[in-house]
Amino acid sequence: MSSSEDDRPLAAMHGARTNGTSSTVSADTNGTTPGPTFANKNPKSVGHETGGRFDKMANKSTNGVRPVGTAVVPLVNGSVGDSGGLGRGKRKGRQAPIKESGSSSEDSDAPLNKRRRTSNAIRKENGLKQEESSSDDDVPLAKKTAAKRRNAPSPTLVKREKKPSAPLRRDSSDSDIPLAAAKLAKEKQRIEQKAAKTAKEIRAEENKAATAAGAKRKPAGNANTSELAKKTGKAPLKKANGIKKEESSDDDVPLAKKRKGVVQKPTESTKKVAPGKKIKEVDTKPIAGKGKGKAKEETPGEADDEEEEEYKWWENQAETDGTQKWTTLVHNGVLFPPAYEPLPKHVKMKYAGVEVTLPVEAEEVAGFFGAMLDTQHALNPTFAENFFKDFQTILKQSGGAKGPDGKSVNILAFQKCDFKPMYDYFEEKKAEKKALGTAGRKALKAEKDKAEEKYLYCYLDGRKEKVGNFRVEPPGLFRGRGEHPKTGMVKARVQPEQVTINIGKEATVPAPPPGHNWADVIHDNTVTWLATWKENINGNIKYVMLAATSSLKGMSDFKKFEKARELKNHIDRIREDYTRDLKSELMADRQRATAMYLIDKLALRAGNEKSDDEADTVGCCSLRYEHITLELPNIVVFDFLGKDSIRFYQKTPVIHQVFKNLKIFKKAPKTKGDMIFDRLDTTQLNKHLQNYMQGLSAKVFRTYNASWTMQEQLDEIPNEGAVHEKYAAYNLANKKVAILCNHQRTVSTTHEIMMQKQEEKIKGLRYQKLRLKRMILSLEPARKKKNPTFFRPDPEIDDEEWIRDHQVFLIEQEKDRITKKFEKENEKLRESGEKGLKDKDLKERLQIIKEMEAEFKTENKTGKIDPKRGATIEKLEAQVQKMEERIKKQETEAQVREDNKTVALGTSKINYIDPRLTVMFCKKYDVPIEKIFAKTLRDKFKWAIESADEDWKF
DNA sequence: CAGAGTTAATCGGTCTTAAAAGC
DNA sequence: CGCTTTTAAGACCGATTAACTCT
Repeated sequence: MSSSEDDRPLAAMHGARTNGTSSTVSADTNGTTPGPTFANKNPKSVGHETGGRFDKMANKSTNGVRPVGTAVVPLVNGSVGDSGGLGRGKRKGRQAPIKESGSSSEDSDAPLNKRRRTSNAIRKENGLKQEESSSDDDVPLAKKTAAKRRNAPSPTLVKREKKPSAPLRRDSSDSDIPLAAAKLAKEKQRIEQKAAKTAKEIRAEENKAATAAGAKRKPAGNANTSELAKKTGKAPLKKANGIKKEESSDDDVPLAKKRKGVVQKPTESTKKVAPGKKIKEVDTKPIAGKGKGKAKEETPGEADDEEEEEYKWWENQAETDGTQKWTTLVHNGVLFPPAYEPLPKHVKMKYAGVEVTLPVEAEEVAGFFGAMLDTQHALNPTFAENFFKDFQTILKQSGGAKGPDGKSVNILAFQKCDFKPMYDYFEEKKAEKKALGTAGRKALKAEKDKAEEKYLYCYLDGRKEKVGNFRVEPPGLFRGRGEHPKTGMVKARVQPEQVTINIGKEATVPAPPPGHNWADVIHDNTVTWLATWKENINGNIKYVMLAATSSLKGMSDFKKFEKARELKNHIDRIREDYTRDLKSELMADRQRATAMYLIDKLALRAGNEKSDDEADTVGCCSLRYEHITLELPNIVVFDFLGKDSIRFYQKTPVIHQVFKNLKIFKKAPKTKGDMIFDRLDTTQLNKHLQNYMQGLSAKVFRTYNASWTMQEQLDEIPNEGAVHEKYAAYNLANKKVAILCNHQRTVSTTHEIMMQKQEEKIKGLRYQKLRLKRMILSLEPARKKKNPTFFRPDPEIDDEEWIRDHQVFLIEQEKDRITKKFEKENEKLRESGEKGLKDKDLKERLQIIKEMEAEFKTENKTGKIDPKRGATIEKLEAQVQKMEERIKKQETEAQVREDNKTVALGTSKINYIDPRLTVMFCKKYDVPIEKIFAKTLRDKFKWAIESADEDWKF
């Protein structure tokens, strides 16, 4: 039973099922139908008939809907409501009162109230089989409504959910466990062995070092780790490791010492600044400077750090309970953007055609807009409006604009503002910088690097770790994506007074900029951030955290994938359960089951509620009436805007029961604006998922299905051929995953032009080929009879007119080339003090054009071209062959470019595909990892690169 | 629900690559 | 003519920060 097929994501399973004609539910659930797997989802197999993702892609650009990214284009055209099918309008339905009165107790809560009634109405109208009495049915609902307000699950509800799943859990998944468990055990063993080995090595090294240094030592980090390991009493081997490691050190009392240090040292904690293995430094350099201190002072010692550093957490995994993230944390705070530099006096915006002088504060804001004149944002009315409102406010607060005569000017109309002078100035600046040349720019960069140096790294448990975004976000105009109601508002400059620093007690608190204070300094080791502030637009909290290469992020990434892998052990049961619950009499359960089906099959996001002052985007639970259309017999058309306002458009067959359910969920009185899943939200859904597996939530399905699909795709790649072929195959697999996750990118503005250019180029090659053939004909005219088709132009260029045009183009091009070359030579000559060439020389050179023209003329008349001397039929044929190859190459390149124009491979590579799959692929197929993982990814996924081998399985 | 983390597209710059120029 | 060097388009990369999930 536990064949690998059962592990297929629904993507595959349901595809197989639904392709079968009248699949019954029972047939569905057994999931053994092998059938084509991914292909069922693949646009190529499904798309043309059912309008799979292919259609989505195709549709996108032709639809008048902004393909991806910002919604500016449609906005510019003035019509916000282009989105007929998109359901992008505000959900009026949400607010719309519903006439029938519900029970009074719920009246206060409009949406819930509405939901409830809707569902009741639906139930009545559908005559949903009610094994439960209607009153019974109502009870949980009432409770739920109340419970929801209190944010606590109703006992009834919990019971209901649990009962069925418990027994099922037992029998359904049993079959899978032994195998999987065995695999896991094996895996664990391998890892542990490795860990043990490394531990040994480390110990050996340490001993050596210890003897050499002769004294105390112990990275605080290790001590810490082991301590935690002890606490949780985890895997014996690991524990052993920890203990061993610590042995030498623990009695050295690093912890106690440290603690003492912490307590006693509010002042110069420098000794503790670099705890851990930097004993050498600690010993040799008494690290004096606190403020300027640590990071810098350490640089000299870096060389040996570097080798020694490298904390391979994945080889030394102490299970922590996860709440404590560090014991010591040392860092230098955040880097603020440079203060605003006022524009030179002569650069002024104009109002109604007249230059006005702005107070600096307002000038800065005006400049924000001025700098964006050539972006799409500037054309977005919402953006402009929001900007202008804020601009006016700031202007008012700062004293207002003054005309050339010194009198106040009231800035009242956006239309009368002209930011062009500012724009021009910025462009000028850019050009200046460009003109600096490589050397100058290098110097500039060195300067910048120096300023950043001390923020680049921090010390977490004594280990040097890279900090991610240590720069405080600079002020500017908020670039909300999609139809964000607040886009264009002024994002204020963040003052130190708003920034809270989180740092180890033992560390020196970084000094705030002179004359300023921090909002607060805290020592919270249950979080990973180093600094935080609240952003003024949406009130969101921003954090400075460690880089993706850090151990903290690495470990959590690792855990994420392990969690997804664990889902393998539960997925069968989960699918069985929800397939069964699709028919539940309880509306809430039925909705939940349906949602789970969609999340599993289509990789939808959970879909939390959003407020009205955000862009109107949805995920699964927040789908509304207008986002789904049903087409008999079982096709569902999804059309909605997801995260980042990326359109999700898909026509897909679903199993009968899901189709039926969706129909019910859409039934009157529901209408545009109403929630499809009115009895479900993400919290409930996730709570339900927790019952199956600790830590299971909706998003895990995305990771699981993405990685699972990747594994499946990679398995199909034959291990043969050149590296570039295998690489291409990998990318194809990657692409399937990207499509599954609906990862898109905007078609670059130049795409169409590029495609046309390339097409023209290919035609040019075809023409060249034709000419070669004509040369052959000139050498041996008799061939034409033997093989007439061979000498005909390719159909793409079988067009007299085009050929004529092309000939003209070629002549022009040649003229151009000759002239340019002439000028260049001339310049060179003059530069070296010689006299330039004369026009006469140019004319001479252009003689060749005449010949070309003549050649084309006879060619057009006779269809023959005199081959160059020395040409033979064999040589020409070889050249034809070569030309064919070039054409082929260009064509496939064009195809790939066209196919990938809207697909973004990066996101899935970075976030969804277990990197160990890629590592496995590279090892097994002998593809250099560098081809697939760029530098930053190699760093980020170091744990995977060093721990997965060629047999690794997701 | 605020808070903490993860996921996402995009932007601006750099590096690659393939064709043209030079030898 | 065939090889190497130069050049420019455009692919690719990393940084950035918005937008999401989930507790």
